[in-house]
Amino acid sequence: MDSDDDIPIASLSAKLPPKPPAAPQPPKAPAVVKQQEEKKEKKKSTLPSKDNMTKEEWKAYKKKLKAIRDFAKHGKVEKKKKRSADDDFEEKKPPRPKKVKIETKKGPKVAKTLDKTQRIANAMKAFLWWEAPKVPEGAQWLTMEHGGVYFPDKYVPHGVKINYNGKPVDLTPDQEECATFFAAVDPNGMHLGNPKTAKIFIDNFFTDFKEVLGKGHVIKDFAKCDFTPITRHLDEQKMVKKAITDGERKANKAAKDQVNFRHGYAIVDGHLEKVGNYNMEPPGTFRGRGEHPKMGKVKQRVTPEQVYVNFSVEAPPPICDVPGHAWGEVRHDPFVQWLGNWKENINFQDKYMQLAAMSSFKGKSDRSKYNKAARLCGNIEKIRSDIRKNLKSNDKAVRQLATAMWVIDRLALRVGGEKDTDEEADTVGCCSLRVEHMTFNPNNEEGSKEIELEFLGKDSMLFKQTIDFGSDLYNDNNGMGEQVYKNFKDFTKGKNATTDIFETLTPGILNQHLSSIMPGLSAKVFRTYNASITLQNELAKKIENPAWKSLTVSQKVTNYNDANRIVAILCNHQRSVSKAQETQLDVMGGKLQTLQDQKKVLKKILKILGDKDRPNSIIPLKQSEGELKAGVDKALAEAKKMKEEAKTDAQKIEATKADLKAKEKRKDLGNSKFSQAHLWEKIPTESQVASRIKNWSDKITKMSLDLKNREDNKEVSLGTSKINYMDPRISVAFCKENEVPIERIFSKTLRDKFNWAMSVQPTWQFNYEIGLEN
DNA sequence: CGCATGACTTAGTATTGCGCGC
DNA sequence: GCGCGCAATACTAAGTCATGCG
Repeated sequence: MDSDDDIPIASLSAKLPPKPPAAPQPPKAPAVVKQQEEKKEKKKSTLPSKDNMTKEEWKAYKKKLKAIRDFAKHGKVEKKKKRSADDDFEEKKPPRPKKVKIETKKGPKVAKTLDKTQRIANAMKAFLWWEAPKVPEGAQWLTMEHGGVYFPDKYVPHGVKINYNGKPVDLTPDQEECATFFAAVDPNGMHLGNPKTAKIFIDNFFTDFKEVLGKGHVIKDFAKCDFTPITRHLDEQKMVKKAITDGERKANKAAKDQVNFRHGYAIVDGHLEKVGNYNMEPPGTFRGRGEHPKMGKVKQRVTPEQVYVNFSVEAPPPICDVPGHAWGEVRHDPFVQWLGNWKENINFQDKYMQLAAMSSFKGKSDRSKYNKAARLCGNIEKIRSDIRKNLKSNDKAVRQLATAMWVIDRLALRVGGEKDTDEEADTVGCCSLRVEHMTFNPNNEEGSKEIELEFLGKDSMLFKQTIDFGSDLYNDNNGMGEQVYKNFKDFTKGKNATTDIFETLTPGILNQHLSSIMPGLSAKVFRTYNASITLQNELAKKIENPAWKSLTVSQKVTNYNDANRIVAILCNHQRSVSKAQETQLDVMGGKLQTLQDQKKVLKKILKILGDKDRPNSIIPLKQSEGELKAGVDKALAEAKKMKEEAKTDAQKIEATKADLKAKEKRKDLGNSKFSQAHLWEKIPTESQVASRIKNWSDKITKMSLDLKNREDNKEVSLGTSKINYMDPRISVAFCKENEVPIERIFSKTLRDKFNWAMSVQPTWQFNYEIGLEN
């Protein structure tokens, strides 16, 4: 390709981003790291090619590919004229009407001019993949074209030195970059803020840092290193960034848009699709969760040579825009979804560049995930009776299998594969549960059938629940809770604390058994099924309430969120409470108290007014805030002026600091205002006071309700179940049935992600029949 | 035939930017 | 119209699971 004009994808970008010209394509990888070579050798053998296949296999493979291409040429897709990006976006083609007249009740209205991003979004919306013909079995695409990975800019040294033993140390750019990685880590964050993880983090970082420093470097002891000069510099840069002018902000946005036009979209089978992650992960420190043994290790910069790109043979290859570099390898594999792939240097795992959640690839698999879960509706009784039977089996392996299935079904645990604790954090799921994770009879009660389950699950999230296996919840409808309890007693008897409870069981065995009951069934489907069916049942309960019809939209949304919360708790979806949120809650609590105190004062005032014997002069009046207000206004104006006039970084920093100070003052003023908001400047009348008391009562009710809601919600994350577990069609049907705008439930991204679910009927139900679709 | 691996889903946290109250 | 606080989005780590290889 000599010019952009040959490349449809490039037509999305008027001009290339400010990057030097591209390296010639297609390339042959120059020097590659050892590990990369190894991978390549391996990959080659798995890549379909004449060399690694028998004649028959190669023929079969070619036939398959030909079938796919034939489908592309003669299938229904091609009956209409093939649409390309050019049709929609080439500016030189028929000029797109910039302004659209829309008839409204109020008369003709001129709609806003659509920008390029919006026009592209509209074009993508026009393609309904769920109504388009299906791609041949197994293939993900017929043709695919995209812009490849976008790499972060080369490191620019800032020249700030770290101190060693109190003295500044000269560093090479590489060394300085590495030091800057560490300086950028929040000292109070989840890694350095915890003494236990801080040690792991620092040890790992310093080992890698010493490697970068080289042998015989003066820096030998981490304790003598002082990274604060760089930290300060980074903080200052943040302040400089804050003092940005509107013009600069606009320019930054434009540059970002350019990159997005070039890398943010792919053309799959003639349709525009959004790319999920086109930005290469920048280098830095590895932020493993929990007590990950590798946290703090330096994550290296990835070069284009380490990246494989995947696109169709006939498409123009993506341009690698890092000067002097080229893609490691080019592939044309229509059986996978990924656009790019590379290996990271911490755990040597593969990372992928893929399409976004709203794409057809993701939509299709998402829909079939929910349909599979729906099919479980018709099989769940069969499965549960299978569990019931096997819980009492004489064969221990069978009994363990059934017990594990019970746990996965009823407690919504993950399957839990084996993990190497030298390489990863020690987290568990069902199959990897150990004796130490169970405490029998935690409350020391006679005849108790309680077990406390306490362990770290995915992302080192704490699962801590006391399960009463003797309760109705687990025994009604033949729930078998007591039998499960007996089995656990048996499986743990005489075992060491660190041994597996299910020693005969692996995820492989479990999943094999599940798929023999229902094709495609695996452990994770239970989480999807239980989340969806729980949402549906909880919503049905809410609607049964006789007062339901009279509720406002907001109240209905609150009810939906309550149902959502039950699902989130079932799946143990948590979030950490940040310090800012914690203080926010404290502040709210304080405000509530103030309001209550003020109400008391108001009542006293009312009494005084009604009491002829007491002089009205003892009624407290509002103090003037004029002086304070003037001070705040002056400080704000000065900071603004400084910001406007700032030329150098130092001045910008000063301006930002002044601005922060002024805002602090304003906050004080606000607090002062709040503290006497209940008072008047003159002696009030009785009716004035009475109405203000009512007003304050309302405020107090509202605020305490709000506070309670926040407290209930602060550690539960509703988003994860909404995004991954609850069938969106349940929510869409709920909204339609109850006249709740879908925007109140799903954000824009979620509406896009679940575009395939938006057209269901209000009466839609999550059940077995639905699952048969696909 | 078991286990490593490739590909894809699920997850919490960090950062961004927008709607709402002043 | 302005700025704050939160919701939405961006990011990337950490799972699951089928497969295919030795």
